[in-house]
Amino acid sequence: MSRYGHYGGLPAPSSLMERPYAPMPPETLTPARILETTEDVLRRYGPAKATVVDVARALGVSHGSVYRHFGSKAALREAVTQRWLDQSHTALSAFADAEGPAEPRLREWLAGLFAAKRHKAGDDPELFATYMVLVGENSAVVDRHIETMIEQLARIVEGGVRDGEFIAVDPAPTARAIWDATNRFHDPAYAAEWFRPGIDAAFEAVCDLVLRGLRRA
Amino acid sequence: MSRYGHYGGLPAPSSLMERPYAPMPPETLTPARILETTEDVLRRYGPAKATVVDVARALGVSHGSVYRHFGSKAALREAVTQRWLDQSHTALSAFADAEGPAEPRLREWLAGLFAAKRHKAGDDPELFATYMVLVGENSAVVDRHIETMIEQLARIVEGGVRDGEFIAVDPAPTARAIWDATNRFHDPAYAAEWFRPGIDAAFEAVCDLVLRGLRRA
DNA sequence: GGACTGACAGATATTGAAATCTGTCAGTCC
DNA sequence: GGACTGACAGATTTCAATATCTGTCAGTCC
Repeated sequence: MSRYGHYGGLPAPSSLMERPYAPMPPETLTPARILETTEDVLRRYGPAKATVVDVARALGVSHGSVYRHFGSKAALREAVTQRWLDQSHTALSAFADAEGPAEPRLREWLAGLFAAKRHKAGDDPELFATYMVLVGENSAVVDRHIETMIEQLARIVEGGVRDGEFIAVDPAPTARAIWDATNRFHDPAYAAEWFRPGIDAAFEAVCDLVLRGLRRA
Repeated sequence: MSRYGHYGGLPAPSSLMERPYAPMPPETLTPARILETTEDVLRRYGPAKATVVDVARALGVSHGSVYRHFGSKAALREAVTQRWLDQSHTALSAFADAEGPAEPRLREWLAGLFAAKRHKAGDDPELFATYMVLVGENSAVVDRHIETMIEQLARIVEGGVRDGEFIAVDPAPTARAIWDATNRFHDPAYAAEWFRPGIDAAFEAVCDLVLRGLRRA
């Protein structure tokens, strides 16, 4: 039943400090392992049914042990949300920090974000729905994530302004305006629309409008 | 208890056809009167509790009589939604059909839409929440409403292109792009953000970006 | 005869008792 | 002595019985 449970007759590890950077044996309870198992439980049971007791059971420990690492169920779910959002950052920062002209970089960043979100939503709709719930529960984490995304945008805009490719705008508020204007193509609440015919044309149209507003004539 | 109920000893009207365009006496059951009462019941009990029986009770008739005019509860709610959305059209079409340069008209149309929505949300949050639920139930009605709004936008854009004020764009898809880009400022799902500090600056920034993308350099 | 009623079947919502879960902590076990 | 357990109180969820609602229609009443 459990993917990690019943570590049955195995002896508990005695000295873990011999090789400080070696991977922890699966018998050691760490935040990372709890997080992984929580994702697993969430995936299986869904956000409504997944309980701390389920996570503990899957790990083969008592739920009291889980509370030793995460102060509350909310904190545990928040950490899972954080983890998931962090993945999104990394992939896109490549575009933000690349060399070359700003316009295609901005286009690719926006298209990359849209494509990534759409894949997440399409490849495993159930898991996506689960994360939609978590995201709804953790607006503070999400707000921070959004700020990071807008900072990436601002870096691209700043580059474009510096190179004279874009008109002289204030990068930070402009980045926010770009984020807001493309809202429909990254807010998961609109995921259902991302699979309608004509969505790519609509995305292109908004991108064109935004980029025309930025380009030095 | 009921605002309309107990029309007690009054005799039923005998001949209604004498003056065809006279206002119906309140004792006559008409779709319009049912709609009004339904709005009232919705306002009082909220979308979850308001029932067809409640509406009938408020009208002082049996619920069977309500079903004579509206085939189902869903149809009744849909009609209420339609009615509400129709009000939004009318106010803004003034901007869409006005004379003068397109840029300020477009700006005022967008600002007018945002202001109207924000007032609806702020003046009576409970009623707004009620209509949010109705709107969620009636996506077909909402989709039609959105098409009408985009048509109004397209008329402004077309005027701007004709007068050489805007660059030569295809009005219909451009209007849709403008609608999409300003999404955050008209989709009621974001109502909570409309009262955060800085929202007006964010709105202006998106408007500026969009209008710069339209203006002939 | 056409507007309206009210009883009805099936669907949906409410309720309260029982089960489960969250979060704590004194105590156990290396 | 620090990681872990398991019993516990209070909060939350589940489940099944009960009540209410939706939609229909034969029948009533001007």
